[in-house]
Amino acid sequence: MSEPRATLKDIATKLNISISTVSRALNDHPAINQRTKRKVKSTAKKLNYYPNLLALNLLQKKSHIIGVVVPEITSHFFSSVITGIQDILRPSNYNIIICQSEESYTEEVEILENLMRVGVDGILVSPSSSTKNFDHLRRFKKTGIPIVVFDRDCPGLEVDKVLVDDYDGAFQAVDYLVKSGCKRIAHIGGPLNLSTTKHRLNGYLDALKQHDIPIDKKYIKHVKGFTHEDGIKPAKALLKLENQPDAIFAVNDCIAISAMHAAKMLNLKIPEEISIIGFDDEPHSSYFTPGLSTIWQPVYSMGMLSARILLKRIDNKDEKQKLREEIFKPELVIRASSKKM
Amino acid sequence: MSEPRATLKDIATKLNISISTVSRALNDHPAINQRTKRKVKSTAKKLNYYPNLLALNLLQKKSHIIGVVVPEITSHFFSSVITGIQDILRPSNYNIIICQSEESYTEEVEILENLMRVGVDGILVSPSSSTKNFDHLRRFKKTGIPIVVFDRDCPGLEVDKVLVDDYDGAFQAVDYLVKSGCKRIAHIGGPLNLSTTKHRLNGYLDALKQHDIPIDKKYIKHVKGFTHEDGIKPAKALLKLENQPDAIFAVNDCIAISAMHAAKMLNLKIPEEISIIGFDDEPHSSYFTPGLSTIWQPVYSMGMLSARILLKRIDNKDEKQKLREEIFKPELVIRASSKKM
DNA sequence: AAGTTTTATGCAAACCTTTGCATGAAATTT
DNA sequence: AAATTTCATGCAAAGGTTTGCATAAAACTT
Repeated sequence: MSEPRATLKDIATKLNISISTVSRALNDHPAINQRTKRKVKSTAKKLNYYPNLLALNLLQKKSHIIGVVVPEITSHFFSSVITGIQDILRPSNYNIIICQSEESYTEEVEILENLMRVGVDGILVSPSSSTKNFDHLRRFKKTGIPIVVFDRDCPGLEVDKVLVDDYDGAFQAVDYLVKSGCKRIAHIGGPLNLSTTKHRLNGYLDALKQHDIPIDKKYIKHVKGFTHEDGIKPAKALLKLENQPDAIFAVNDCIAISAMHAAKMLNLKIPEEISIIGFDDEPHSSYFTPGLSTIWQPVYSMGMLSARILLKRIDNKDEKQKLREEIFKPELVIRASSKKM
Repeated sequence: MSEPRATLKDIATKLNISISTVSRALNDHPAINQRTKRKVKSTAKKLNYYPNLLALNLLQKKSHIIGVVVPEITSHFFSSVITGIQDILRPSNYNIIICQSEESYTEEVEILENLMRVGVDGILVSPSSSTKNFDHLRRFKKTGIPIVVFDRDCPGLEVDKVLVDDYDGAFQAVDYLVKSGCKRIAHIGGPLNLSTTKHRLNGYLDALKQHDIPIDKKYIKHVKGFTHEDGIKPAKALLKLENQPDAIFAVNDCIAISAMHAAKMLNLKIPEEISIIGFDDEPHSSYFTPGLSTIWQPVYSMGMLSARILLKRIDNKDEKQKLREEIFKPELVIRASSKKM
């Protein structure tokens, strides 16, 4: 029942013509007779012929495959970026291979080696939180295959970048908290070698400074991972401080939700006793009680732009073009988890 | 700076030996002299040589690529299944191409054509909610490339399947609701050509029947999509009925959350006035107030098993093996959104 | 009728790798 | 010293496709 795949040769043999004629007929080459074309096309259909991309790729030295390297796909953030990427790449006839580093540097190195072997035409990378050194990306870059880094920056690596102004987002959030009357604003940040985390922390610090609020180290905690569980402990620690904070700015929505949960367990009123603001604006976030105030970022657009930039690089591989660094602006979304101004 | 990729030929030329010797040396063929091997390997490293999988694939008539076709990846459900799949396939040196049908039948057809052209070694499929006809999968099957269907069944299609006992999950949920004293149990279901949706509806109906509770059609609503927005309207409609239901069993957590939201807006007490149970047990679900009762399913394991079955099929392609149909059992997780028994 | 253009098709190389078979040299046995 | 075995390497084919160049036949021009 399972017939092996038909090839050009099969069609050629059946019709008693040469392989090249068959190839040209299928590609609508002008030099081929209309009658021949019709014959070829109908037998191609009958034999269930599909061109073998493998062979074509080998010939063209192009795999038509793009590698996408992300820490994980289970978060709404990355799965949305990927959707944006796909929606651009698919119409251009590129397939994508998605690889999850699971926040591990060694995994990431292996993934890049694998992608080189596969012969991808380009890669889109958001590095893991344990990646401090970008030599594996430099090695990749040396082969001449274009790289676009998105969301999480790789400082010092000279490639195209599509980022978000995390500093600004954090600044907006904390500025709002101050203006709404919060005095003791805490921050739960992420792993410090992530550019996003670092910038959000800096935004937090600078917003406080701007309002002449002294920075108190005991109000700053860091999580190792980005799951709910990771957030509970630092949130509790903050809320049990002698001088309990009256606001928490969390590194993302997941952690903010943990903080809300912890606050509720301690019977604190949100936002009267404690304001909470997150980062990401996940679809769930507005459905919590109270609705989570957060920083929205244009996730899908980020995916699309990254993909577009990569495509351009691939198409104009030889031409030396200036490196691009696009930075999206995030927006503050105020819901019920933070006091009104 | 960007040197084109080194080939076996480059190494051979440099060392003044034949390509075959280089190939064998790199693959540690026993017939090759140790000194030669060392020389070859060191120059390979120096030239930054990576084997060209494209060429190898063409030779072996194997792409080492697996296609994964899902409705979308932004839901926690599918992204987790995919993670399970990847964790099995990656160590076996398979790369995966993930394709999103976005619940569209025509997209799905195109995806399958594309995957045939790519020459994948197998596919894992969960059909879209608008797919009623599986001829595109049958056409694919005819080429002899193995297919495994997961989560959403394709009735009548003779392939390996990895499913969840949705009927049982729904039955458990509704049985619990009845036993906890609910009298007017409503259901918000999904699109009816999805096997999962259909089975959940049947589980709901049978549980009611078993307890001699008459089925009331006005207590049954259906959503078209699976986002929060899709859930709000039917939830409100149910809650505004003259004879307001005292429980809602929703087709998944997302819709259940919408129902909770709607209930809160109407100032209903959960679970005193209305119990709510969802399906999926997403990580967020336990963090809502009240924590959402739901049906847990072994998502990650489902991905892993599907991948394992596919690998076996690929390895024993010729041997005729009986089709497998594995069915996972889901589990009821009671939290605070449903009355205690 | 001879020469020229147009039209349609085929040949063969190239892409990179693996591998069965052949070859030649060195080492061993008789 | 001749015959046999072992060891190391090379040749060439195969996998499916595209494409520049060559060729052959038909159609046209003079």
